[in-house]
Amino acid sequence: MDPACAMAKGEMVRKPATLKDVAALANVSRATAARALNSYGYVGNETAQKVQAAAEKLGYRGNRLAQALRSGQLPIVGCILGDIQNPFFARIAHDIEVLARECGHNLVIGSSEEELGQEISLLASLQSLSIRGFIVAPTSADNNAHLKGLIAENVPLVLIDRVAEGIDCDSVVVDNEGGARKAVEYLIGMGHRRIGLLQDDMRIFTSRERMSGYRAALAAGGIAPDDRMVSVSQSTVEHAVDATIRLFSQKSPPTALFTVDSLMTQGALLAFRSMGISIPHDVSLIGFDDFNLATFTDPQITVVSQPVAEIGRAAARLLFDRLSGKCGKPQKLRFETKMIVRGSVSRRRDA
Amino acid sequence: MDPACAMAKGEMVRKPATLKDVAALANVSRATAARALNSYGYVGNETAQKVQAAAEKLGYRGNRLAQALRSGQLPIVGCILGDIQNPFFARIAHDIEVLARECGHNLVIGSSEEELGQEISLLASLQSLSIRGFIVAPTSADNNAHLKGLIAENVPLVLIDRVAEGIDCDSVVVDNEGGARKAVEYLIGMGHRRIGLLQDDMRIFTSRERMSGYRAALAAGGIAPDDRMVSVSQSTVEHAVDATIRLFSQKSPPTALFTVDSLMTQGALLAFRSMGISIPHDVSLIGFDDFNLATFTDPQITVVSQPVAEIGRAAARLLFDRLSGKCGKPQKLRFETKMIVRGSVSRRRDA
DNA sequence: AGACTGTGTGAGATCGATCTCACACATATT
DNA sequence: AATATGTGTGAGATCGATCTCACACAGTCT
Repeated sequence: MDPACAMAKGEMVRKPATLKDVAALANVSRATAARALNSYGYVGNETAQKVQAAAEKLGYRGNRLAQALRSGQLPIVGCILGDIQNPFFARIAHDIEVLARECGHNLVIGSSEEELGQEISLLASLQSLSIRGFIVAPTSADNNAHLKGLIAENVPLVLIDRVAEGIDCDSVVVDNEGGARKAVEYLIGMGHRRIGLLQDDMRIFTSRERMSGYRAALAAGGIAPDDRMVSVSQSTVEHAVDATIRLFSQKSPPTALFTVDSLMTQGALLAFRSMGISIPHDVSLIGFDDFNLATFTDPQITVVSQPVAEIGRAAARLLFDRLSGKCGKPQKLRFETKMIVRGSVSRRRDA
Repeated sequence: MDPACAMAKGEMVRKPATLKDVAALANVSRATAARALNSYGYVGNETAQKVQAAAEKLGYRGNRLAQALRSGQLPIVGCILGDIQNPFFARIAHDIEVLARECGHNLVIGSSEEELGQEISLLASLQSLSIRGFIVAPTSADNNAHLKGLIAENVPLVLIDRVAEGIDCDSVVVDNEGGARKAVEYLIGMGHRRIGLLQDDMRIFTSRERMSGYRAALAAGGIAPDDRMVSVSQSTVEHAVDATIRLFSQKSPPTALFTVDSLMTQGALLAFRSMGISIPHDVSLIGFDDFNLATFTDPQITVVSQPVAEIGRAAARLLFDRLSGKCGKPQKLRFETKMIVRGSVSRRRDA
């Protein structure tokens, strides 16, 4: 087919020049050409220049595939995140890409869409590319044989946003439990006792930790946990809308809501509007993860913010440290969160 | 270094099994093993099973690098966009990734950050990986020797969101000029005559087209273009804030503003708030490209929406059609835009 | 019996870059 | 003069998978 195409158009498919071509043009052997271009070993001055000129003329760029086959590694790092459409991950992906480029690497991005199966197959597919290392936000906190396999083969791995049980490697996370606890304690301090939680799938590490912060704060406040106050949803605006509506259609709905990520916070906002629930008058709202939108609404949304700008860079730096041969114990970074009080929480008197 | 690490920990670095290993375990030659695993040519029944078993046992996964070196192509497609953090591109990247995966390919993402130099070096670096094809949103409408080079080497290329002069290849864009014209005509119809334009760098194709739609509408409305009504900014929220402030700090500022993308629209919103300008009372606003936020504000923002969900998929489909050998003239898809009237534009009486 | 066809297998070349080794020639050292 | 050292170069092996070719043996046909 393809050749047929080319023939039909009468086109010459110009193949990229190889080292052999360069060597031939410069009248030297491949070995000498390689020496001249990579400047190692002994090469005569004139010879080197001849080779350079020939390479220039042919527009020679080394075939990284062939280089990689010998060296065993492609200058690519892989990155598997939950969903690039989540601004949190988009930011991280962007930062990783920038740092990778600085280190002369390209970035392959895969989206697990929070499906373990997808994460596994993506990883396998990238591994067969002899990719040098990975940054992964694992879908599941405990189902992680595939990650263990990576470690066993000594492939550098950095976990990001989430860690996985029994996986001993570099990681970058935030203090999810502490952040969630601060948020819920704040709500309790404002007089709320029926505090809703809009959370993600419990397989996900952050979801677990944030849930446990929520529970801890309730316990500290002397409030009994109540399953009717908890709604689970996938992390998309649409699903969060539904989950919020379910939560607030009960006979005695929460007076405050804590949402575990920014897409859910947005979903809750939309749901509240469609239900005619006003913030902070009828319901108080506080979300984990800050987002652009948070300051556009009226009132602005109070959030627990994460140092997004640092997470991706930190993970990338850890990865490239390993790639450049750094040994030593896995580093486990944990960033602090910060509560940003805006206007979406009000004091409750009647409770 | 690396071996030192391994030795220090006393670890065996288990190398992935090769075909040779499999062949040895199965007591056959590499050729036979290859035949058994890829099912071509003649292979005896027992032999095939022996090989399968051996492969299974060793956890053999072919080295795609080696395969690619022979075949000349890696099952990877590249994608160079302006900025993954722009939700428009994030959505596109996501859709391309999904389709690529369906087609058994991985996706390398690069961000040009709207720098021509970065686009060029990224492309070169990906090309040396023998990547099979590219989807690019070119930074510049006319500076495109690097894209010509791609075409000359017969590397499949699909332009997305933007086309480039003199580049004859598949492309997917929207009707920027028409969309912009509709928006501005709508403003004119609502009685506005001092209509501001907050636009991106003129190197960028969409910026040119939207600008020309803006001009066309003004002309049709009998309004003389006025440079003081136009402000240029990079496509980030922060830059757009500044540009908006400049535009509206004049003695006789616009009564309406048309912004050429969603990040700029958000920037304008922030700027208006900080300046105490109320929408739509003081100023009317209409933006190109819909965004989540648009329905969260009060009033909601009127926009010209693009069929984002289709653009990425369409581009990916074009690319994979080419990769599977489809010949024929380049297809140039152009999607229609749709104006979504919400509440950010008001009728102006005193004009 | 001799010439075929069909089936199954292995040896070796290939893709492109790199690296080890051997060799050649110069100059310097004893 | 004989040996060492330094400089420059090419032949060939290597990475791993694939593919062409040659060969071997079965069975079939004249």
